[in-house]
Amino acid sequence: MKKLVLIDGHSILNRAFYGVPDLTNSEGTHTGAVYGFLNIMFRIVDEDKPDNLIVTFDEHAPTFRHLKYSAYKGTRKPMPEELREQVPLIKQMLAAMNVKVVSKEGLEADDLLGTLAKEAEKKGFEVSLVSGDRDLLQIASDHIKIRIPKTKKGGTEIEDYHASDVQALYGLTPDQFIQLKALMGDTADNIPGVPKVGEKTALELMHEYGSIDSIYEHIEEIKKNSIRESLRENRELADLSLFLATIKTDCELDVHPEDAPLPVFYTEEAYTLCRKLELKSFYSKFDKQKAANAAADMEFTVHPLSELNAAGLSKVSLSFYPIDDNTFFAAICTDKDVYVSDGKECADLIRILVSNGCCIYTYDVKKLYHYLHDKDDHSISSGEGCKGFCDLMIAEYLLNPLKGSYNIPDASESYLSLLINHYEEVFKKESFASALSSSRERFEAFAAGEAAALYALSDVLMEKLKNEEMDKLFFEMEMPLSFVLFKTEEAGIRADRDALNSYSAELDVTIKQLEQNIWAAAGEEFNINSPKQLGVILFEKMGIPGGKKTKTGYSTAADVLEKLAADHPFVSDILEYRTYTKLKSTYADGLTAFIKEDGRIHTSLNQCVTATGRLSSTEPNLQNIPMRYELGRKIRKVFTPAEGYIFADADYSQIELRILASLAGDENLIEAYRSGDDIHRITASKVFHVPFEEVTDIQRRNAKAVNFGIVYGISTFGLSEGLSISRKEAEGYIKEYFATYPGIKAYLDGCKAYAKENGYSVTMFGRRRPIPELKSSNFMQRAFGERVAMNAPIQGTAADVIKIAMIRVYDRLVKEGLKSRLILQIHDELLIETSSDEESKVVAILREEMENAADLPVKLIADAHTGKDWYEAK
DNA sequence: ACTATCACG
DNA sequence: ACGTACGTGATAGTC
Repeated sequence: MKKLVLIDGHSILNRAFYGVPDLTNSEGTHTGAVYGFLNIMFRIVDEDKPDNLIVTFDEHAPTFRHLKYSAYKGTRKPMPEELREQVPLIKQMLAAMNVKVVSKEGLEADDLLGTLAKEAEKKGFEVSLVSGDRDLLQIASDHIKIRIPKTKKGGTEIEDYHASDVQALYGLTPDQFIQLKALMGDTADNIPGVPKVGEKTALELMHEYGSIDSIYEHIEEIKKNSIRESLRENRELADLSLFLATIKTDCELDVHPEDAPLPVFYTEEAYTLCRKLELKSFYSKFDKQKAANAAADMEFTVHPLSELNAAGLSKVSLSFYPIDDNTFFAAICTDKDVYVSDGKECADLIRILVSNGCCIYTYDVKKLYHYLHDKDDHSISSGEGCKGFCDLMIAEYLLNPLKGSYNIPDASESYLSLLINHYEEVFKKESFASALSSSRERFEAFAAGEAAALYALSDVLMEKLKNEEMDKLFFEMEMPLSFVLFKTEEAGIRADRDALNSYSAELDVTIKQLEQNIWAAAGEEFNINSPKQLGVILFEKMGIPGGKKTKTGYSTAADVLEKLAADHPFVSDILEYRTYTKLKSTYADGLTAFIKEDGRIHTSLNQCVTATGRLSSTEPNLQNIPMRYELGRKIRKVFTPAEGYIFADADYSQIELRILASLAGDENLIEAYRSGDDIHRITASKVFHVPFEEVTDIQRRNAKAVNFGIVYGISTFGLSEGLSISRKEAEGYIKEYFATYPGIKAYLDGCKAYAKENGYSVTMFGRRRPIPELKSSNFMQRAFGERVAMNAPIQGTAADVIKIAMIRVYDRLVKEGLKSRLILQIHDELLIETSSDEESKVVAILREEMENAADLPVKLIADAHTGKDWYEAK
């Protein structure tokens, strides 16, 4: 079966324009949309491997369909200039790549696509129609698949629709889909629709009656007066809309699917244009040979490490590759020369370089620390900390915290336009150790290439940090922190294996009982952990009303089940079962697997993961150990300090709200905090206009929820959901809140405006978070961007503050010669394994350093506790 | 590899 | 009208 890919040129270019951050080449030509377009096209071609390929463009001449109803003014926005200038560029590019481009004067893109798709289908093609426009869904059939790319945070996702998918999603056939659109209208497409009928009504009507004709045959049955009368009065408008909404599939064309075989994209001409536009990530596609040789172009020479003279070096770069638990292979680059080595001599040399004051640019320095510091060696760890190291992975993270994962070849490509191989491209899945012994020369060349890339990257990234005013953040916060995190990871936390096992066994007894109860109530044995099976049991077999909620089927999430539990008591057994199995699998059994020979769990505290600047914890995650409910909270009893030690734990009181009050400079909220009274109660008193003493528990709870909501980037819907109140009530609360604290409103508006203006938000310490969603044409995305713009400065500043506190607490412990050590950070909380004789000192250090980490109009408060285990200390 | 769920701040 | 609270990670089930 032959395959045809049809691309809706304008629509995809448009998608790409709004989905890709604004790129320009050095001449100032905007290229983001071209880049995004090509990315989507390459991806589709890779996936579908078509035999034929056509891209369509419409000429934007007035069309017959639109002329017929020209009185109805369209609301299609004018094309932004930045996009307009890219239309000829993409056409040039496609021409250079020998892609068949079709356009016809006076024809809408939809009609062009519809005609080509149907013609191809008749001729036996499988058709993929790529467009951003959901209107095309009416063309979907068994052999015509509509592919809609969606730009998301992680990249591009493509939604695919055959006729059956349209049916599944809307409950309508593609033909009924046209009628739906005709009823509801579409201002962007000049389709008037029937007044008073919106999407919701139109969908109801179509589901009930199946077609517009049938609706009119049964018009008496329509209950709502206004809708019925509007339909009656606008029969002609409905017919016209149907005509306008229907995509034509019988246009006369002089191009046919079989005339457009898939070309070879990579021509000399295309490469030249790509260079001109500086579409760097496509260079390799256009010149693979060049990519392979790019590293060689750097013209470095490789020497054994013994030839390196460490004296007088002020700067080197270093790439390293763990071989086993204690050793690593390294390449050290000094401008044009690279020195390679494995074994201990390398660690020794690094120490010499550091003590000489040489700056070492490396990538993921925390990992390197783990290899530099064996148990008996503290030569770099004391006091001086990371002074000699600069971590380019962290630099990259600060410049773009949304990336999620970082590696040298990608950095090299993004910041140097230098293409070097990824390890996997050269050695597949072979381990470092094995690759080094089996193909030493190639391994050395690879390592040297990365070291050389790091050397070149150092200048570029450091300059960018300075330009973006994050150099201070980098040198004074993140770099010292990376060493503290290493020490914290290395310390680990002691966990009692036996206690964990007996806890697991205890849970298991209850789990078995609940399982029996649930199976008995259901009348059969099934896997309670499977949302799919559970949904069928609850909502089909037992006939409990609950309905659909997720795209895959019924939702069985806790909030849904809780509502059912009142009428169906056994549902609470399911909830309890979930609680117990979660505790057993994730915590009791899950944590046991991470206890090392020293009896301790060594989590990874990741510094380059979150969008806001917080840390994250993995393998295992020790930042989500149960706390809120007693049953789970008991797990904390298994975390115990070593002999002669206790735990000291301190957490900030409402740090985010205090930071918000401070950043906003809202006198009322600041004053509320200065009074020292319960902040939620004060807020309730002011918002609900009742005397402080008369605030009810419910009022206080509601005010607390509003305070939380504000920090999350308030929305009426979110608040109403959170409090189970109407949207109107929620709106009222927010209004009163902003009237009470006008400075907060002004500040949050300012956050949004700043982020829209600059494309990113910023914390008190200069940390940035890009918010590309603010440019989205999608309402939901944009609204999300606005909430992020309000939340990121607050959450991010709180993250900054505790990072400062961690560094200072660590330094105090070292400088005062204490044995106690930092072992965990949980966003607003620090845990210290405290030598019993140092208890009062450590508690004082925690309080002082945490409370003084930032000087704000609202004083920061840290509450400290001690105990014989984590349960008691918290 | 993806989805649903649920643990934390 | 649109359909959501912000930020994470681990597990089990499903495809």
